Amino acid sequence: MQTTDSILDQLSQAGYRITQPRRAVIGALLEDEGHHSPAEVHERAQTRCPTVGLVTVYRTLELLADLGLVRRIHTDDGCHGYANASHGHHHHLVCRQCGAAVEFEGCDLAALFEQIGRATGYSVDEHLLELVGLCPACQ
Amino acid sequence: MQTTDSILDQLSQAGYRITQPRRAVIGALLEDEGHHSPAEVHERAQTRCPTVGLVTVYRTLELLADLGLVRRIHTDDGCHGYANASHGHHHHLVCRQCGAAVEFEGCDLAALFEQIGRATGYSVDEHLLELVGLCPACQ
DNA sequence: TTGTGTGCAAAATCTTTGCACTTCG
DNA sequence: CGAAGTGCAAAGATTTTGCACACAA
Repeated sequence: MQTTDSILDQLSQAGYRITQPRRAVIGALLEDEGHHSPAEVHERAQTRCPTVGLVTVYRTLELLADLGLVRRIHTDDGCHGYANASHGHHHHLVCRQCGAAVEFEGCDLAALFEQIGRATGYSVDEHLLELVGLCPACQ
Repeated sequence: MQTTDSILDQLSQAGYRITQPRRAVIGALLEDEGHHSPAEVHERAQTRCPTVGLVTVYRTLELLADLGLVRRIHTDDGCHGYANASHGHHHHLVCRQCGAAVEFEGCDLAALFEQIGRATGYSVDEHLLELVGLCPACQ
């Protein structure tokens, strides 16, 4: 699990400045395990930094996602969502009903990918795995 | 591999009408294995039915996706894409460079999902797996 | 102090909706 | 013929860009 501070550290070490709006966006994302649209993140971030603009939320989310500090999530409805990303390589399991997202590792897919690479001639270097289901509360 | 006719059959059996615009959209999607934005599908469809509107492309793609006759694809850049869906359960392997997509089965993930379900308490009923890499031509 | 980062407003996209006309069945 | 489907235009929603000002470092 990442903390706001660890993310800020990494931001700083990558040469970016620590600002109030960035703190607010990161804080908003870490509030829960769910995934949220830029608009939702904006709304939450405003409780921490009332003057933050939606534009800055977009720019910050893009930056964080590019640095791998935050995860982009894709769902069939309303595409762009973001969620906090723990260390290492994880995948998301999203509740179809309430949107709660948890991460899991278990990713022993390397062997599968290698096999697929051989079969298709592609060199596989990224993957996106997302599970959808019902969380315990919604069942 | 699906054919235009088999998709039209299924559309018809689901109670929908077979129209020129729908033929055009389906034909455009089956042209190759790639995934395309609604705008691209529209452009291609126009070579088959010059009067087809973008709006109809949106409506048709949504319909086809809902019926499972076509597959929605999500990528980090430009989210909404569609590709033809073969029978059964497949996943996509997309070329980062040229966008060529191939499908693969190999999906022996059921066991993994079951294990994850037990671990998290979620009931997993859908999954999205997408690989990204370089196709042989782009390597 | 200096240049990165921000907010605002506006532009550019992308997607959906209302409505009269077409066309499949 | 009747209802589903279509195209157009317009509305909505979402995302990006330009630019002057603010504020970390």
